[in-house]
Amino acid sequence: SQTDGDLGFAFPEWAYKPESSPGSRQIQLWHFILELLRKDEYHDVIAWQGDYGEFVIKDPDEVARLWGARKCKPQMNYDKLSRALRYYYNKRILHKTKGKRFTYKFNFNKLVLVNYPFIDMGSSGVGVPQSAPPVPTGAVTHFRFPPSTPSEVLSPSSEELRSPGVFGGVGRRLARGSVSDCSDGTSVNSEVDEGGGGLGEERIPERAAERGFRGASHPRPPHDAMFRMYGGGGGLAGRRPPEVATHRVHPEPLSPFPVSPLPGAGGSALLAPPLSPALSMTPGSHLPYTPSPNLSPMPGSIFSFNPEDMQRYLQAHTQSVYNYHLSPRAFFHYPNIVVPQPHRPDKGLPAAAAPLPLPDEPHPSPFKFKLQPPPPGRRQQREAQGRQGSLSSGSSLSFGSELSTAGGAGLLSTSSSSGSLSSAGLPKIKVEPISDIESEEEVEVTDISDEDVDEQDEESEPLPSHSLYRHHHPHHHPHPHIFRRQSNGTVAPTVPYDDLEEDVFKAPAPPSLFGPPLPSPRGSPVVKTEPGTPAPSPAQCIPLKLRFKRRWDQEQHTEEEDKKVRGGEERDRERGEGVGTPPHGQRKVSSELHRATAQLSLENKDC
DNA sequence: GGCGGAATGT
DNA sequence: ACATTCCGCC
Repeated sequence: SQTDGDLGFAFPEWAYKPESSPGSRQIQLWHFILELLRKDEYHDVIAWQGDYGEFVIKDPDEVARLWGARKCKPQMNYDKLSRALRYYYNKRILHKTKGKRFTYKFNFNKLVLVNYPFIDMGSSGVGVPQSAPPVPTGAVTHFRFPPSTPSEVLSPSSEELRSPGVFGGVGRRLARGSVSDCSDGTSVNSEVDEGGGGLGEERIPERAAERGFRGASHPRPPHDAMFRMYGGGGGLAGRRPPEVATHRVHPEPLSPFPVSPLPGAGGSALLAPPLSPALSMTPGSHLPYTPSPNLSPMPGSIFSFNPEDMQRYLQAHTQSVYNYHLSPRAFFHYPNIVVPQPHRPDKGLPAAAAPLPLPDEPHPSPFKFKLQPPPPGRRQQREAQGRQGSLSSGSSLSFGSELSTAGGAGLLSTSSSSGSLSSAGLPKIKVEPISDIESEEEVEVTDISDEDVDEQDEESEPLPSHSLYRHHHPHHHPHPHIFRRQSNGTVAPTVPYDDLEEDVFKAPAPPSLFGPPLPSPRGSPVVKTEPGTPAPSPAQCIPLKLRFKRRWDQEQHTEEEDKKVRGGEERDRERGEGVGTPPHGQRKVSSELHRATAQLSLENKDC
């Protein structure tokens, strides 16, 4: 079954399934929805509407039918489909837009980076349709983590782009998605639309044709459909059937996919055929590829990459959030974070330029990230358990779920020691887990350059994934500076996660406007500036804080362990130990992340 | 229409 | 895990 389509594509399947185990590779509903949304043929069936990932199912029955066809469930109907959609609520993949019939909203913040890791950070984002989720540049033909920067992507000389090796012709054959033949013949039309030139096209057509969309008489070749999506004008316009082109020359304003907000993608003919991760291009089970030296997925979903990549990745994320107003929760103060500094083009994100110089790193020391998104915990269960007061207060720099799903705690190799980083003028970073919300764990990365950090370096023996993510942690550190950096340079306390959670589906406040610090509903902010530590003056450089979240597997997280962990933390706290002695079990992770994030901090170092 | 529990299926 | 199916409830 190793068709090109199968192994060709680069996205590891977990990229499609942020929340689930790397087992089931069946099409998922949200995926399918995205697929429909992407195609203008279905504009009358389902379409983006409203803001930020909001879409309306204009024809529930039809959508259900399509879904049923895809899944070979002829009995599918909207009632059932909607039940499936409702299951997404808990996973926070989707939300219902109240008051609007058949209207739901994607939490792209949850999905984009896993499904569209190649968000182009270069554009200003101006003029992007509101409901538009970030759109990949489309140039990347294989999976990389972290995502490439545009320059990398666009560079013809980019090694990755040429290595045909494992990916052989990826760009050309994603057409796979179509093979979900319901053998019983009951329902054909396996794929959404390009089921197969003329064969699968049928059924829908009569109805569709009546409404005047989708020319049944002009079935598009499968490839066309695939390449259409992000290609932006360039490639697809030409291939599009005349009448379709006529009618659909301009993608509807709210349909994000055909239009790339990116400068390059808009019309760049240089781009390789755009791919849609949303398509069913699920790779074969083995994923025997090795994209690049830096980024080689290894068996067991372990990827390695270097700090530069990480940095770019985060940069990208930041920018995407900024551009698309993705996550007020995760990026409360995003404009001040890793976003490129206009006045510092040189040092700043070489997104379009060369990769960061990285002074003391002859060769990037790869650190491994275990990419194995654990299943989400059951929110209800967790809530039932009570929240333990270790709620996160949210906002300091949080890279939120994206990282959690795609990244995870890192293990750094030792080629670059924290010592070297220090000598290079890099900030010292402290890493500690700080919270566990909604089955996510956050790891706080703190700039503690001014502190006395004792040697946290231990070997980087890989830890069992579960041991990496599981600690609860009272934010009771001697130096838990977690600030919200405001545009005016002042620092604001972080905001409780819960306050922001709601906003995930709302439009975030304008970046420049940071309201007054929100009070913590639960009385005690989890993170706060150290008592007695004067808040940095506005002019001062505020310690950079990064926060990584990691999902964990609730199943593996027994009460017992929980207690153990907490006990450890308790002890640690009581002893009043500081930076140098993270709780047992966290140490390694901390030191690793420490180094990993030190690089990330570079850019903000000289503020 | 929309919600979510429960049982069941893959 | 991720639906599908059924269903009582609002």
